[in-house]
Amino acid sequence: MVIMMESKYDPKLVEKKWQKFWADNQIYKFNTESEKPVFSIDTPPPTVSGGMHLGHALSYTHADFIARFWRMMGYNVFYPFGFDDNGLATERLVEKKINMNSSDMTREEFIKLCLEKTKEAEKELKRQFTLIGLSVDWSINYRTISDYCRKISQLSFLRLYKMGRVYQKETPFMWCPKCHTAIAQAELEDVEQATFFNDIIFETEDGEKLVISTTRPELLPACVAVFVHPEDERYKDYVGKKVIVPLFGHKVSILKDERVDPEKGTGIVMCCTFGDQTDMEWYQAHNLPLRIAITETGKMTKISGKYEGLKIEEARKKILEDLKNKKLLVKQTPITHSVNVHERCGTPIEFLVTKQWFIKYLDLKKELIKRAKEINWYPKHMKARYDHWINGLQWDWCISRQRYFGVPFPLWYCKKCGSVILADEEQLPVDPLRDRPNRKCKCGSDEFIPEKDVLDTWATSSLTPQITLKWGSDFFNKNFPMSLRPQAHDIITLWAFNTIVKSILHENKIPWKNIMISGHALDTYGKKMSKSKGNVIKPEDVINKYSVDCLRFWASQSKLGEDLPFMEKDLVTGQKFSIKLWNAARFILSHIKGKRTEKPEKIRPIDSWILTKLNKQIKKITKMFKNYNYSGACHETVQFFWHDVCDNYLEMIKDRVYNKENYEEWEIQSAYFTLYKLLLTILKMMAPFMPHITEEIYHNYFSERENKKSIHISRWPSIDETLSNLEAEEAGNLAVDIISSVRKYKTKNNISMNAPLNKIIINCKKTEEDVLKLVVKDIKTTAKANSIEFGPASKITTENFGMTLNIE
RNA sequence: GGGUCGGUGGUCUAGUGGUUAUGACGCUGCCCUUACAAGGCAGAGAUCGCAAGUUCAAUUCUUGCCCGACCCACCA
Repeated sequence: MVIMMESKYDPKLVEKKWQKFWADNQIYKFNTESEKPVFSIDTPPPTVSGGMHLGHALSYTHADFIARFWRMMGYNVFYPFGFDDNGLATERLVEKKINMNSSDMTREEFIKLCLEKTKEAEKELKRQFTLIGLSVDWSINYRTISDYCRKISQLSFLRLYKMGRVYQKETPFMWCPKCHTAIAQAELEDVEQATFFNDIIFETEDGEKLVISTTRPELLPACVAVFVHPEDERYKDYVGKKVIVPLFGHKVSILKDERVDPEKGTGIVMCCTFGDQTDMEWYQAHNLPLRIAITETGKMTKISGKYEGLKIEEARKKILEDLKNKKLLVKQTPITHSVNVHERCGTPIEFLVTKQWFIKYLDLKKELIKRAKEINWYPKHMKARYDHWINGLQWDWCISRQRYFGVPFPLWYCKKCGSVILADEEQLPVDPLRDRPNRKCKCGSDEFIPEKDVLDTWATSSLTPQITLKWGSDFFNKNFPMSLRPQAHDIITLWAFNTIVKSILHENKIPWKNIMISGHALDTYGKKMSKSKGNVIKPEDVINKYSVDCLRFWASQSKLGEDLPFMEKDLVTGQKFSIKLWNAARFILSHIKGKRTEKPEKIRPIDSWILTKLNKQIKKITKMFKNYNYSGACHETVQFFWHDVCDNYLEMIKDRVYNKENYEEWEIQSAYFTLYKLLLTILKMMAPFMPHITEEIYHNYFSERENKKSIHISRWPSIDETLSNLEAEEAGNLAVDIISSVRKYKTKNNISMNAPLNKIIINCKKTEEDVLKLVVKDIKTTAKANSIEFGPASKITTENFGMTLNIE
C-alpha cells in the first residue's frame, strides 16, 4: 500500500508512529541465529541519579548513528542498554525521592527502598531514552544491582583475589566526611575556594617565636612535626629543637625536608596527620607519630580537647578566634586556592586512616598504556588523556565503599582467627550479611563476621562487556573484544580506564576494538549546563518544540570529541532540512510513482553528471562513517542533497518530466531512474541521522519496491561504477556554472527565474564547446532560453570561469 | 606548573600545501518559478589569533608567543 504524502510534514504524528512500529516489529533486535558478522556496542549504562539531560542525548545519539550505519552495512548489531543503579549517586536520588536520609532507617529498609525507587526511576529513564529514537535492542537489558550483575561483579572480585590482585590495607586514604566513605582518585574534583593563610606563632622550648602559615588551623591538634627546608639559612639553627603547638601545648620537633618550599609563607610548615598528601609522605619518611583530629563523620576528635565534636569548619573558626584572643594569630592573608572535593557532593576530602580493599594496578601502568594502543581511539588524541591519567596515578584502585546500596563483597571474616573467608563461585551472588560461607574456617570456627562494605560502583560497571556478552559463554568468547565502546570524555579516567584494567586482568585482552569519545552539551554561551546555573535544557523540551529528528540533527553537528553548544539555530536548520527533504521527496515521488525506474540502456549526460557525483558522495560518506566521522557524513549528505540535487539537478529535469513530448522515451526513463536512485540514496544516507522522516518517505514508496520492512534494515547504498562518466561530469559542472550566471543575470535585472530569455551566446574554448554540447538542451530548458549559440559574443553580459556569455 | 584541543565574515562553523576559503544564523535586494514563503535566487561581509621558519607556494606543516576551553598536578 502506498500512502499519499501530505503536503506538510507532521513530525509529532510520524515520529510516534514509527517508534511504535520499530518496537512492535523488533526492527533492532539482535538476531542470535544470524550468520552475519556482529557489530557489538558496549553502551554506557546511564547512572540512575536523575533525569536524562542534553549531554546524554548528544553522546547516545552519536553511538546510534554508528549503530544504524553498521546495521545497514549488513552487520548483526548487538546494541544493549543497561542502567547503573547502585552506588552513591543512586543512594542520593533515593534519599531525595523519599525525602529521608539513609541513616534514618535500617540498612535493610534502605536497600529495599532503593530497589523499589530505582525501578521507578529506570522506567522513567527508559521512556526518556526511547524518546530520542535509539536503535538499541531493549531486550538486552541489565541493571548493575541485579542478581546477575552482582554475580559477575563478585566473580570478578574472587578471581582477582585469587590472582593476588586484591589486597586489604589499613592506610591513610581519601575520605569523604559527608558521604562517610573512602573514595578513589578518579572521584576527586578541584574547586577554587576562598580562604585565609593564617600566620600563627609557635614558641620553641626556650621561648623563641616562630611564625607558621596554615590554611587549616583546625589541624593544630594533629600537628606532629614542623618542617623547614634544609638549605634555609633562616632556620638552620632551629632544626632539631622542639616547638610547642599553640592552644594544644604538645611539643613537636623541627625537622628538615627537601619538600618544603622556602618561598611559601614563612618557609616553615606544620605537618599534621593528615592535612594533605605531603603530610602522609612526611609521616612515612620521618616515622612520625599519628595524631588523628578528624573523625569519619568530619568532626573533631578527643585530642582536640575543648573543640571535640565540632565540625571542621566550626573548629577552624573557634580555634582562630582563640588564637586571636591570645595574640597568637599575627596575620591573615586572604587567598584562593583549589581544594580537592568529592565530585558527588562537593565536600573537601580528608585523609583518614581506614581499612580498605584495593585492586593492585600501579605496577601495570606501562602495560596499560601500551595495551590501549591496540584500541582504535576516535578521535585519536583522546588516548593522550588516558595515558596522562595513568602517568599521574598514585594509588591503587580502592574498591571498598562504606555505603549500603551496592554490590556486597563476597566474603566474611572468621570471628576467631580473623582470616578472610571467600564465598564459592557457585554460591554467587552472595550477601554476606544474610548468607553464610559454605564451610568452616581453617581454624575450625564457624562463626563469621560479614564484610559490610560494598564495592565501588565502577568495579561493576567496568565489567559491562562481561555482563552483556555473558562472561564465559561461547557468545562471549566469540565476541570479546567488543566492536565499540561509545562514551563521553569525562569518564575516560573512570569507565574507559577501569574497563580496560579489568579486561587486561581477566582476559589479557583489550575490551573493545574501537572507542568513540563524544563531547558534552553546553549551553548557548558555551558554558557547562548545571542545575545551579539554571541553564539546563531537557531533551524532551527540545523534542516537543521541534522534533526528535531535529534534536538528532543538532547532535550530528558536533565534531567527534568536541563539546557542542546548544544553538537554537541548528534546530531550525534541522527543521528546514526536514521540510526541504519532504518537499523534494513529494516532487520526485509524484513523478516516478507507477513508472519504470530500472536502469535504462542509455543515460542522458546530465543524469550521468549527478550520478557520477552521487557515486563520489557514497564513497566519501561511507568512508567517513567507517572513521566515525558522522558529522562529516551528515554535512556532506546535506550539502549534496541541497545544492547539487535540489538547486541544480531537480531544476534541470523539470522540462523532461513536464514536457515529455519533447523527449524520447529513453530520456524520460533516464530521468526516472536517476530520480529514484538519488532520492533512495539520500534517504539511506540520512537515515542514521533522521530515522523518522526517512522511514516515513521510504515507506511511501521504496519499502515495497525493495521489499524491506524498514529503511533501517535496508542495505547501505553501494557504488555502481558503470554509472560514472567523467566527461558528463565535466559537462554538468559547466552547465551549473552557466545556469548560475543566468540566475545572476535575472536577479540583477529583477526578472523572475521563470521569465523566458531570447538567446544565450556562449563564447568558450572549442574543447569546452564539445563538452557543453552534451548538455546544451538541459541548459536551454533550465534557463528558459529560446536558443543557445556558440560563438564570439558581441556584447559581454557576464563573465565567468574564463567563459563569456551574452544573454539577451 | 604539565597535558590535550581550539582560535576562520557580526555570531556559530566546514575545510584545504596551490585559481575566487565551506555552510548556517543574522543583514540587504529580488522573485508568490506547477516540490518547497518555516521557501527560492542573488548580494554585502574574513588581511583564516600574533610572530618567525620550512617551501616556488602556508589559513593548512614546524617552532615560539598570546587568548580560550577541558583534563591532570600543586594546593603549608
